[in-house]
Amino acid sequence: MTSLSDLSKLTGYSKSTVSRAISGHGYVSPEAKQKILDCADSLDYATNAIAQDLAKGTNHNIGLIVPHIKHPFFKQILEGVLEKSFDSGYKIVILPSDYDENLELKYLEQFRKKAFEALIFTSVQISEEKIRPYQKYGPIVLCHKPQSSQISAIYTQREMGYEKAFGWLKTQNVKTVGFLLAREKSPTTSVTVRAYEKVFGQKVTDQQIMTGAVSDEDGYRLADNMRGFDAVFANSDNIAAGVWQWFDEKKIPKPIIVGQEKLLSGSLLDLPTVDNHYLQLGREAFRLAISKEMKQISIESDFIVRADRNK
Amino acid sequence: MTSLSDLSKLTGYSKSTVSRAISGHGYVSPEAKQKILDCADSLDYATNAIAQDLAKGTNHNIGLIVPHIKHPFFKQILEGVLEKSFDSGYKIVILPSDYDENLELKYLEQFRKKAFEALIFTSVQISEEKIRPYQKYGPIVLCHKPQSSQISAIYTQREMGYEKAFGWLKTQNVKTVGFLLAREKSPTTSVTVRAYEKVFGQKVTDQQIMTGAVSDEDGYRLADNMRGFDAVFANSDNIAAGVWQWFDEKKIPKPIIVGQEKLLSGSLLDLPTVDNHYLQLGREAFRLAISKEMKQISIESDFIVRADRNK
DNA sequence: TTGAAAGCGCTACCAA
DNA sequence: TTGGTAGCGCTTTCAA
Repeated sequence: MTSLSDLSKLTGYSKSTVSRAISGHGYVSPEAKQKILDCADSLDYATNAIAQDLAKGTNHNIGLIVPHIKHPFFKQILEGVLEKSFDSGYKIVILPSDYDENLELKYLEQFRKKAFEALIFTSVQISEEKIRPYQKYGPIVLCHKPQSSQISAIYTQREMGYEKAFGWLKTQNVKTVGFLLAREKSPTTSVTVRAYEKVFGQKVTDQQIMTGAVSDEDGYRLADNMRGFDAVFANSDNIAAGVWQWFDEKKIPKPIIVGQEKLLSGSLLDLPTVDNHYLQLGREAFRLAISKEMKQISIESDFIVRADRNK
Repeated sequence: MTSLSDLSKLTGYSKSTVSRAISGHGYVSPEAKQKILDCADSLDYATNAIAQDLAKGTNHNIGLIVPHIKHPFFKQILEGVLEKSFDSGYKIVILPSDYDENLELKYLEQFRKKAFEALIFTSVQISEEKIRPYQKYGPIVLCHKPQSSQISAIYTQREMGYEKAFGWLKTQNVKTVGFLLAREKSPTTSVTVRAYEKVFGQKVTDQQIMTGAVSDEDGYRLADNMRGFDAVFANSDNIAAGVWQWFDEKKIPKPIIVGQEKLLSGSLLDLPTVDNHYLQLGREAFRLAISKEMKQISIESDFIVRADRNK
């Protein structure tokens, strides 16, 4: 490995001159530049990115914490983030958390150690209070509605979309709804439950909710528990499609199945869906991460009515 | 920002002792350790990851070059890579290339500058000869079959799967096949064409091939051009589903539509599909990237027969 | 059990 | 137009 000081010794110029010649910052006489660059070429010299980072005090890395990338929520955010990071000079580092508090904490610690310039949490397991102290080390962006106003966030305001969906279900004579959600305690779960209770005027019971639903296989696996409900409200179109498949296979009359994210699977089956605009969310998340301002932005969900013609 | 030398001055111990106390490498007396750690705590000290990387000469970053993440090929590889990177101490940096030679070259240059310890190309636009010289800077892994045996690669041997698919189409009395592919010149395109020509015993004409197909929308958009063919061979189940949707909407009798990747969309429509095992490919790619050995591994595709019952 | 000192490789200010 | 020098912050060897 040739280093800058090797070049300095070999060409006879000082390290500063060599540095200027190589980086192009500051003045160097044409002859000097020529000699230095020639020498650099012949030795296959390349500046060391890590050393540059150290000298500059930063590495332009942005950490993106995702539990996994199986759910469209995370895939779409990732897609949005990458799209905006493109050509920005920032690198996106994927940090899988598996919803594990300790891992999240580990990443926060790495953040503190300057491993990342900014951190985007697509999902948070640990409490906001534990995150707040890390804000002094750089921008932290959450992807759900925070409790505090003192932390950047971009999130989808899902209340309206969900209420529209439940309202529509009521017009379809639906009396009972089963839910397929990812986790028992999560922002998604509470928003869903709240919207349902508001629209239907009744409490959600434990029997109505099944958790552990992330992919279509989960929908298929859990579909059995959705028998007897007039409608199923699933955490994504793919999960909804899994449910659909199960009922279809068993030749059992299907409930109305509502999905989310306006995915291909839902469109193929003409399932009604809630579009939470997560792609856009990802784009904004990146913007927030590289801006120094603390800001909270919300996006509205849309409900898309569709009728399952294959029912 | 407190630094190690701050701690050294404040505690009165040398930088080396402080370093040992903080890192836990090497001996430090209990009292010294106590004092140093206390002082570190009270000053909110954290080691600087970048400086550590410099001193160690590496950063444990693995660059994953992807054109985009819209196609299941890349999504699945990414998923496999992340799965294996989990808890490995390596960080996955996503490098979007948009199939752009210059971007690929830019990433190779960053690799040379030690920005990454290893590089995985999920897709390559530039020639192998241009990549080869960079191998001296660390492991480079390709995700398709390379020309040279002197470069690590993990790829799916798709010939057999494709030939089975075309063979099956023949048994279905298919005479003409239309293709929906991503790019005109690509490994995928040539393998597909070769398998078709072998099985059907005739040359593929330009009219048979449509390129620019990546997502289901593309399938839908390009479906018009697939009229008149007995069968359509698409680059993924999602694209196949897009085609299906178009025909379904227009109420035009559907050709046999073959997809790839064994995705939910194909399963919902009971479309036959070729499974190229890209998740597994991603896992292996990570393994190769962190191993120092040069190796080429191949995986076999499977063809999954299904009949479109909604036809 | 501790510390001095020499790196790691580059940047940037300031003086000449 | 160039160079000296002082960082950036940590690791590691070797001697004491």
